[in-house]
Amino acid sequence: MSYNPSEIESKWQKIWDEKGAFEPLDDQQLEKKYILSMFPFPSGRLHMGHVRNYSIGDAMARYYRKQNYNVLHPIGWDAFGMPAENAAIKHGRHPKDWTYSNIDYMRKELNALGLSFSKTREFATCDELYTKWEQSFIIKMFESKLLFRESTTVNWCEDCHTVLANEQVEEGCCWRCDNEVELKEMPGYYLDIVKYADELLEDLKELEGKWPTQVLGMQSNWIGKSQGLEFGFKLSTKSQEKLGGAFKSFEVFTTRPDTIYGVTYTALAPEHPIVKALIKAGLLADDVVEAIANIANMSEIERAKANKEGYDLGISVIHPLTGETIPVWTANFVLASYGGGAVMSVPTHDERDFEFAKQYNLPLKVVVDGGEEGSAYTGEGKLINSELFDGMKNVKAKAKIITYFEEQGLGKGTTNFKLRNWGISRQRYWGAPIPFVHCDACGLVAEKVENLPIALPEDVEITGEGNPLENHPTWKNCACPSCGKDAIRETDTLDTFVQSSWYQFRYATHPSKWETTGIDREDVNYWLGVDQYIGGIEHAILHLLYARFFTKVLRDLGFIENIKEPFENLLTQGMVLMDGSKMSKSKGNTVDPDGLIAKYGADTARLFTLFAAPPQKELEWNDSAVEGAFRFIKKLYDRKSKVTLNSLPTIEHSRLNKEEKLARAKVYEAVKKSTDVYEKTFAFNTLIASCMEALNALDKQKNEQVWSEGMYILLHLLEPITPHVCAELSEVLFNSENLAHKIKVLEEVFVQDTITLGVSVNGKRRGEIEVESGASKETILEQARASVAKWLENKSIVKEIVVPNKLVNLVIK
RNA sequence: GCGGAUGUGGUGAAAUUGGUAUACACGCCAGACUUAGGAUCUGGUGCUUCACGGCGUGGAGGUUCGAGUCCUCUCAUCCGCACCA
Repeated sequence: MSYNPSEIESKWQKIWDEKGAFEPLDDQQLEKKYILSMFPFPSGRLHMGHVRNYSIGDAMARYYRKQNYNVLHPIGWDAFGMPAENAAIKHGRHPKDWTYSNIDYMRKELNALGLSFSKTREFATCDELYTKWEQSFIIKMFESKLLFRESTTVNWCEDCHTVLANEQVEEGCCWRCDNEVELKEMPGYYLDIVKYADELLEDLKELEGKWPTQVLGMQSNWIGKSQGLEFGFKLSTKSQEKLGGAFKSFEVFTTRPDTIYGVTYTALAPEHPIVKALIKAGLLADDVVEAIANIANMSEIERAKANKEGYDLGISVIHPLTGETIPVWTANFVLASYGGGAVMSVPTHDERDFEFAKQYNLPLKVVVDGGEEGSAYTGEGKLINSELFDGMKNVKAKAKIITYFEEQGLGKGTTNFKLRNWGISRQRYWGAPIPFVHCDACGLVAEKVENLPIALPEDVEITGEGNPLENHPTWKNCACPSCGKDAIRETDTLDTFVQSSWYQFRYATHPSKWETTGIDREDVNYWLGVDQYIGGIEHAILHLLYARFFTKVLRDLGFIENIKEPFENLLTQGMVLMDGSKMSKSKGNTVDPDGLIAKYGADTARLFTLFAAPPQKELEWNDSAVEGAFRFIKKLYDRKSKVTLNSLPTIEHSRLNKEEKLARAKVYEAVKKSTDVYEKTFAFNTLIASCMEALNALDKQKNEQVWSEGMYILLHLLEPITPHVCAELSEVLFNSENLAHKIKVLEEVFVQDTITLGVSVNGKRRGEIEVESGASKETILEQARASVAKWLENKSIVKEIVVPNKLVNLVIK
C-alpha cells in the first residue's frame, strides 16, 4: 500500500486525542522539561511562521517525552488586541465572537499539524478568568506603588487611537500599523520598570550562552545604563528675578564630568518647565515662542531628522566651580524625558554641542589636551584649563570630579537609564479593563478584589471613533469601592503585553486550581524556568523584556518564589521567506499551511521546515524542496517491506560485509547526532541529513537484520519530526516498542576493517591509501610514500605526519 | 555613529571544532522503465584546462606540517538602536 498521509495522520491524531497523550503528569518528583513556543495571536489562520515555530518546539517536546521526562508543552491564545476591533469595524462582528471563532479554527489547524500540546492547559487571555487574576496582580502592584497614574507626554497613534509604550514605537512609527506616532500630553497608567532596570540588566549575564547574544545585546542597549554626574546649575540672581522667584536652579546630567570646565552654555528641552514659565510670563519674543511651539509639536522622527535649532532664553546660570556666568538656551535636540531635560554643553568635546555652538557662534573652551577649537575632540587626554584638576588624565578625573562635587555638596554621582517606565494604558475596547475607579471624594481607588473580574460590557458599538468603553452609556458608572458614592470606572484597558508577561506561570499552574488562584507557587516552582522558549526575534525587546520584568515583580510581591528569570533558554527562529522577502498577504507571497497539509500531509510540512535551514536562520521557501521532503517520507514508508523482524535484532557485526557495516555505521552516526541536535545545536537539518544518509546506505545492502535494525532506529529518531508516519510504521513493524525507550549507541559499529586515508604532500592532497585498521605507522607511511611517489621524485622528505584515521602529510623540500 | 550577526557550488546548506572542503537536499545533465510523464529508478554535476595540471570557502596578510575553522587588517550585506548629554 502506498503512503497515504491524510489517512495516517487523522488516525494518529485521533488516537493521541483519545489517549490524552500529551498531558503532563501531576507527579512532581519526575524530571521535568517545560518546552514553550510563543503563543499565537488568533488572527484567523496559521501562517508558515507558526508552522516553523511549533515544529521546532514540538520536536523538542516529543524528544524529551521519549526520554521519559515529564513534559509541559502548552499552547494558548494571545487573544486581546486591535485586530479584533478592526474586524468589528470592517465586518461588524463582535470582537469576542471574532476572536473565539478564530481560535476554534486555528486550534483545528494546530491539531492537523500533529502538535503535541497539552489540551487541558489551553486558555485565551481574553477569558474572563484570566482577566480576573491579571487584574488582581495589577491592584497589588498599585498598592505596592509599582503602578501609578500620571499625566505626561506619550506616544499617540491616531490610527490605532491609542497610546503606545516606548518599546512599541519603531523608527517613530506604530509597531502595529506603521502610522507615524505623535507626541501628546495625557494621563495614563505606568509600571515602574525603571526601578528594575539595574536588575534586568544585571541578570542578562545569567542568560549568556543560553539566549542569543543578539537579544542580550538589544536588551542591554535598550536599558541603556550610563553613569555620570548630576548637579544643579544655579540661575543668576537676575534670572531668578526674571522668573519671579519660581526657579532657583535646574538639574543636568552628564557622563563627562571631566569636561566640566569646558561648559560654555547650557540647553533646555522645549518642554522644560523653565521654558514654559518664560513663555507664560511673556518673556520671550513672539517668533521664538512660535518656533518653540513648532518644535514641541513635531513628532519624534521629525525632530530627529531636523537640523539643530535653538534659541537664547535670555537667562543665565552660574558655573558651579568657576563662578562664570553661562547663557541658557533651548534646543530641539535636548530630550525632555532624559536626564531632567537639560544639558551642560561642552562644544569642544561633544559633537552635538559643537555643531550647535558653531551654528550660533557660541564660545569654545578646550579642556582636554588634544582638543582644538575647530572640532569636537572626544578622545582621551590630560585635563587643561581645569584649575585644580589640571594635568589629570580625563578618564581618572571623572571619578575625582564626581567626588569633589559630592564633597562640596554641589551634586552627586548618578546612574541614568534610557529605559522609560512602561505605559500600559490603551484607549481601546478589546483588552483587559484596568480595575480602578475615579471617585470625586477618594480619588483613584482600586476595585475590590472580590469584585473581579471587571469584565468588558458586551453591548458596545465599535466604530473606530473614540474609546468604546468611554462611549458606552452606563458601563463606566459604578460605586466607589471605598466610600460607596457614585464614581466613574477607568475606561482604559491594559496593553496586551501585560497578558503575555505572565502566561508562562498560568500554564504551569494546574488547571484544577485555575478558579481559585492565578498562579500556584508550588506548581510554578516545579515547572519553571521554561527549559526552552522558542519564538521570533521581533520580541527581543518587547515581550521578552516585559515578561522578565513581570517575573521579578511577581516574585517581589510574593506570587512566585526563587525565580529570577522566566526563560532559561531561548531560541529565536528565523523568518520564513519567499523569493527573498518576508511572506505577507500584501505581497501575495504566502504559502497556506492548510493547502500544504492537504497536498503533502503534516509530516512533510514539518520535515521540510526543519530540513531547509537551521532554525535560527531565515528559511527560504522552495516548492520543489518540499517535494523532496515528501519523497523522503514516501521512500521511508516504502522500505517497511524490508523489515522482517519485529524487534531490535542482535547483530554480529564482524560477520557483515562492507556495505552492511557501512549502513550500520551510518545509522548509529545518526543516533549520535540526535543527542547533540536535540539537546544542544537544534540543527535539525543535519540530523535529517544524517537519517537520509543512513537510509541511502541501508538501500545499498540487503541484510534483513541490518534493515530491521536500521528502520527501528530511524523511526525512533525521526518520530519527533515526522510523528505520524513514524507512529504508523512503528506500530505495524515493531508494536511501537522502538518509540518507548532510548537507543544506545553501539560503538563497535564504528570500527572498520580498513581505513581510507588521504595523502597530502606539503598540505596538498595528492593521493589516497587504504590500510588495515590496526596498521602500524611505518606501514601507513610506506604505503603513503608509494601512493605519491611521483611527487617525491628528486625531493627529500623533511617531515612525516600521520593523523590517525584521517590523513598523512608528507613535507618535502 | 553604537551594538549584533553573516559571507562556502546554479540554489538551500554541511564540515566530528585545526586534519581528505562542498555531506544531505533542490536544480541541472545523461541514461533506464514507459503510449506518455511534471511518476519512479540509476549515474554524473565546484571552476578552469584537450590533457598533465592549476585554482578554489568575500578580499589581503599572518601563525601552522596542515586554516572554511585561529590572529591582524579590509570589503560587502543584513538586523537592532540611534541627537540618551
